[in-house]
Amino acid sequence: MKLQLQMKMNEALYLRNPESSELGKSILKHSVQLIYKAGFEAFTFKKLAEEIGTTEAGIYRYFENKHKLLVYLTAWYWGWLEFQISFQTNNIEDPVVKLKRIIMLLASAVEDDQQTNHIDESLLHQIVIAEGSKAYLTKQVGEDNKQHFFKPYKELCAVISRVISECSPSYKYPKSLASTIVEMAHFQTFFMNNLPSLTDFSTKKEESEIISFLNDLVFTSLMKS
Amino acid sequence: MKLQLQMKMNEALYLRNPESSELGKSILKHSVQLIYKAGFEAFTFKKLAEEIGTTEAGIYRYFENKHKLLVYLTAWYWGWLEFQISFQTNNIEDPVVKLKRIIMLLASAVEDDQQTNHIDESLLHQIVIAEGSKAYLTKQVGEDNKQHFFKPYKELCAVISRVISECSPSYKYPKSLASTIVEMAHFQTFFMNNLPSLTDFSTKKEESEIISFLNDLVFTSLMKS
DNA sequence: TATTAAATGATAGTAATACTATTATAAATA
DNA sequence: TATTTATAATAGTATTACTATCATTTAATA
Repeated sequence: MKLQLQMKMNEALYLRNPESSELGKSILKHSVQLIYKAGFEAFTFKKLAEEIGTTEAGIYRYFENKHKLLVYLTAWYWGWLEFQISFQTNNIEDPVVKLKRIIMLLASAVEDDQQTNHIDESLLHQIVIAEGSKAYLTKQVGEDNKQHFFKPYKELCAVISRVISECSPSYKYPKSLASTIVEMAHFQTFFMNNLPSLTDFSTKKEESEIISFLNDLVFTSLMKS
Repeated sequence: MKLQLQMKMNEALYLRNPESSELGKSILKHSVQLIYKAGFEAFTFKKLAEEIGTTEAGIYRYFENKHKLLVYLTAWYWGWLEFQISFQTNNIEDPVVKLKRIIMLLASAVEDDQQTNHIDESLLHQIVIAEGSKAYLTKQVGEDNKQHFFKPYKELCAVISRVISECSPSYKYPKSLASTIVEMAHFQTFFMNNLPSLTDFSTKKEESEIISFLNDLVFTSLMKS
C-alpha cells in the first residue's frame, strides 16, 4: 500500500491549487527542476512554460508571480521537513537524542522519498539552501508574514525550540538557537560547497562534519546552562 | 584635521571607478538610499538615474549591472567593518575581550561615521542585513568567487576565526563559528524586526539581547573545549 | 446522451526592465 | 589651442512580467 500524504497549503499562495490538476503538478515538478538548474533569478514563467509544453498564461493561472511560487515551494519544503522530523523522532523519549536526530535531518542531503511523486525533495532541498532566504528577504516580508506565508518555517523552528527547552529548561534563547541551527545547517552547506574558506569542512564535503559542528554548538550551549 | 581613508576596491567590480568622480560618488550615495528605500528587487538603474538627475547610460558606464553594484556595496561594507574592528580592538591583549568587542560591533546598529562622506554606513548596514546574502546566493558564486569578489567578507571571517582560535586553540570549528556569528548577527536582527517569533528578543527590539545571545553561544562553545 | 462547466491552448498585446550604441557638449589638461 | 575625459541626450532592442480574449478539449452532470 502506498499512501499519499497531501499537505494543506496556504490558499493565498496560489490562484488555482497546483496539487489539484495535472498541469498544476507539472508546474511544481518542472519549476523545481528549472530553478535548480537556472537559479531563481534566471528562472522565468516563459521558460517554465516552454519546458512543460504549455503557455506563459497557463502558468499565471496557477501562480501570481515567481515570488509566490518560490514562497510556495519553500513553505512546502518546511512542511514536508517538519513531517519528516515528527515521523522520525516519534517515540523518542530523550530530548537530547531527539535533538541530535533533528540536527542530523536538517543537515543531511535529502533523498527523494517517492511518496510525493511530483516534487523531487532532493532538488527542492538544494533550492531551499541556495534560494530559500530570498523568500523572506524582501520588502514585503511584513505583508507576506501577515498572510501567514512563513507559518511552516516558523512552526518548524517552534518545534525545535521546544525540544531545546526540554533539553535545558533554563536555557534563555531556545527560539534564536532553533532558527540559528536551521539557517546554519543550510548556510554552512552552501559555504562548504561554494565558499569553503568560510568553513572548517574538508574538501571531502562531508555533511557529517557540519552535523558535528552543529551538535557541538548546540550541546555545549545547553549543557552549561 | 579630517582624514579620508579610501578603500581599495576590486577593479573587476566596476567599469569605471565610482570613487574617482562626482557622478560616481553620487551613484554610490543614491544607490544606497534607493536600495534601502525600495529594496533590491525593485531597484533599477533607471530609477537611480532619475534620482540622481543623470541618465541610465550614465550609470552603466560605472557598473555593468545591478548585481555588480550590490556586490560592490557589500564588499565595501565588509572592508569598512573590518577596518572598524581592527581599529576598535587595536591594543586589546585579551582575545576574549577582543572577541566580545567584535561581537558587539557586528550586532550593533552603525552610526554614520562622517569619515567617508558619500556613503551612509548606517543605511548600508541595513542593506547588508536585508540584501547582503543575495550577493553570493546566485548561480555565479563560483565565478564571482574566482574573481575575488567576496574577499573582504572572507577576510573579516578569517580575522574573527583567528581571535576565536586565540581564545581556545583546541576549538575545532573556528571558521564555521566565525561565519555563523557574522551571519547570525544579521539574521537575528532581521528576524527580530520582521519575523520576531523566530527569536527570543523582546518587542523592545534591543540589539543588546542579540549580543547576549551571541556571546552566550560563542563563549560556552569556547570555554568547554 | 446531451448539456454544461472547468481546464487548457493559442494568440496578441502592453509596460517595464536591462541593456547597447551614437552623437553632442562641456570641462580639464597637455 | 588641441585634445582627452566625463557626461548629457537621445534612440533603439530583446527580454521580462504580466493581462486579456477566444477557441477547444476534457470531464462532470442532468
